[in-house]
Amino acid sequence: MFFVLDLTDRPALRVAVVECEEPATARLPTGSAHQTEPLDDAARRIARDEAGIVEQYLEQLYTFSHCTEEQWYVVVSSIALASHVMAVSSDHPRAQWRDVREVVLGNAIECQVLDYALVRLRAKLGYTTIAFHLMPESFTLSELQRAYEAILDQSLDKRNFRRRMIASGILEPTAAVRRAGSHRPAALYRFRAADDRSVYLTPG
Amino acid sequence: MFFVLDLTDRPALRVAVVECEEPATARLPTGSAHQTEPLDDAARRIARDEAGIVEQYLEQLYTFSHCTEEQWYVVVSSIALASHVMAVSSDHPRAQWRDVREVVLGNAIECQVLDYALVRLRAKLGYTTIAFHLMPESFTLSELQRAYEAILDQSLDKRNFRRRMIASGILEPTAAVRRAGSHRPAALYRFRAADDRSVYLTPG
DNA sequence: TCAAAAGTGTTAAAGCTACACCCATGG
DNA sequence: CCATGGGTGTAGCTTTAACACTTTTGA
Repeated sequence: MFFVLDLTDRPALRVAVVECEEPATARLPTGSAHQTEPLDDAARRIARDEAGIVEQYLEQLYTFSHCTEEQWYVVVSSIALASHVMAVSSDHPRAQWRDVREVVLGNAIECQVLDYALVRLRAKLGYTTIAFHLMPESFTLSELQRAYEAILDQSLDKRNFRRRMIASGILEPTAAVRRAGSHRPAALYRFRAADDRSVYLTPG
Repeated sequence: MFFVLDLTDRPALRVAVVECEEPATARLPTGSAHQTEPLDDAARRIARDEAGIVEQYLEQLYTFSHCTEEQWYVVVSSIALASHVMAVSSDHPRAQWRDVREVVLGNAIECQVLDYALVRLRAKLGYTTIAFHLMPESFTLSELQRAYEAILDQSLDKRNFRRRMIASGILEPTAAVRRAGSHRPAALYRFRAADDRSVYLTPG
């Protein structure tokens, strides 16, 4: 089991779901690992085939066991993160993007996975650089702030946010600016990938 | 896969290992889940049978996949925590307790599991109440501080430590004191279990 | 010239770190 | 009476939270 988060310009945290016909509920995209395939390769492959995202950030979430009449499964859940532009640039055969605040999942384990993923993602915003994996190559500080606000579902103080980001030293100023409407252009920044601290509290 | 941490009076963080005969290395206790058995039931059962600990704190750690010639495995690792007194009170048929700073594991994945478990346990000391699962029913503040110091492998300031613990509100004073030698008796505290925040960042 | 988003400092409160002495007891 | 571990307060520093106005641009 596995699912995906994404961030658009009118910012909302979106999750890739497969719509079910009858009850108006959704399921998370899933797939099976092949024999001999490492689990994270499987997760990457499923992310690509089900949701059309490539080169994304991937993090294992939790492992459940689950029993039906016929069989006993081990279900390994992961988070994948991608920026909007990367996700929509490729085909995504089955999955559709839904605002995470509106999606209704039909299955109890999947609800748990989604809730837990949000808890973890929100927590990691505070002490890692994980948010950058939701951003495009370059971005303005306002865009970054809107990303944080969409994930946390709360608004942040502009001055404090900018001060913290600059102070953290993970932003690299770009020469370029973005002109977007009849107002002052915004400075563009890049993520200093060498300083990535997303993987704190992950083995390897 | 699965392993155990424990805290003795001459405080050291100890881990249950199975000694190997020939190369002087150790392995973590392991076992297989039965078909239809939930994963955390399996972990609890293995903790009991291999290391002799019961009623312990259990937390899932990470899931690996692993390939031998014959077969492809999914390996789910967990942490179990127990206080010294609980662990030694029952029989522990196979496993032996080794200081975590001295143990040498023969297997690469197991080294990863141990390292990651330490990272996670140390991190969780800071923002959860997880340490209490390593303590006996009642304990003095000095004992609790020695537990923290053994886990973090660094010494802490006595006054600051006591202030933080008291301020956090998770300690309940006991009427009793502990007399232990020719010095002032120490106040005994109990863990206010209703305020347990160990499970932050765990689903369920 | 107006609307719209970018950008910029200060102050007060809380929390953290470092640090040294007196207290109660048993032998 | 002495050795041992238990118990206590403060001052400086850092971090965080709250708060409003000026700048630059395109239409």
